[in-house]
Amino acid sequence: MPELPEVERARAAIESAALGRRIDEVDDTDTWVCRPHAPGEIADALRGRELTSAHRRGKSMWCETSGLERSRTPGPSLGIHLGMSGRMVITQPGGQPTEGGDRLAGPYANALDDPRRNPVWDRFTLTFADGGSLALFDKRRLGRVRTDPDLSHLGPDAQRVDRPEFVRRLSRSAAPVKARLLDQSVIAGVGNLLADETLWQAKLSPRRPADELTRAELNRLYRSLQKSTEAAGEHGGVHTGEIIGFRKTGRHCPRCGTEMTVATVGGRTTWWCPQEQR
DNA sequence: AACAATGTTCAGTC
DNA sequence: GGACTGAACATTGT
Repeated sequence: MPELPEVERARAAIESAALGRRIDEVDDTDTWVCRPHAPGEIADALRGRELTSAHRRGKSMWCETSGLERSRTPGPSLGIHLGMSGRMVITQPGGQPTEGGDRLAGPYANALDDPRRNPVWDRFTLTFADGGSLALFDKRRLGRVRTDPDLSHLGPDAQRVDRPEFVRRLSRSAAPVKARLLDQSVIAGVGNLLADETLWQAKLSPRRPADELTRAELNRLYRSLQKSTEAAGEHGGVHTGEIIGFRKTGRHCPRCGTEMTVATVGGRTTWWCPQEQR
């Protein structure tokens, strides 16, 4: 589920509901999600501190932490990646649900509302001194939590990169344009659904070699990326994109009526309109 | 039961 | 080094 817009919502939820609360207990016993940490390592590093800020670059988040007691020296940063199915679940003192939170479109906009929510899917939990908590809720366990994450391999954030930089980086290789959009070291934050939505909006074939795109096409792609990312953020997730519901056999392009094509591009299942996307 | 899945990473190959 | 494929990761949903 999470691509840039969902991760930004999760970051904003942490910022508005989890900062400044003292960390009492930490459940870091899922050694897969917390690799390469040993159980208790993250707990020992964070106990007694507070989250002081929440940041995001692409799909990666990290929080800065306070020093212990009166110490000026800050603690380690806490890196959180939602993987393919992760959500943030933040509760208030006494375990009350957080209003707003990482609210998404769909029946269970707040993960806490999901009647099938099972505590075993909380893969990492901070318990605050006030009785509330912050948890990584992740059925598939592809999310990841660690301290002081290395983000040096990430390109600039897709929503903050300026047009000249975007054009320069994207067109630097002959790989299919969709593969370039998905490459987190080129631009960070675009996932499979957002890439298909963006290419459809820009009327570009996902297979086009990136270095053969004209200046006008690259500009169009940049505008489409900004537009679809912003729309997904406002509407509650990338699955609210205009073309996302048409990722099925037998569906037709809502603009021109041509049957949608499916193939693997850039290693991912890709749907596009063969008529309009050239 | 088989297969695909919104993400990342690594090994192997050309 | 770059690009591509396939697999792996762990689990759920169809």
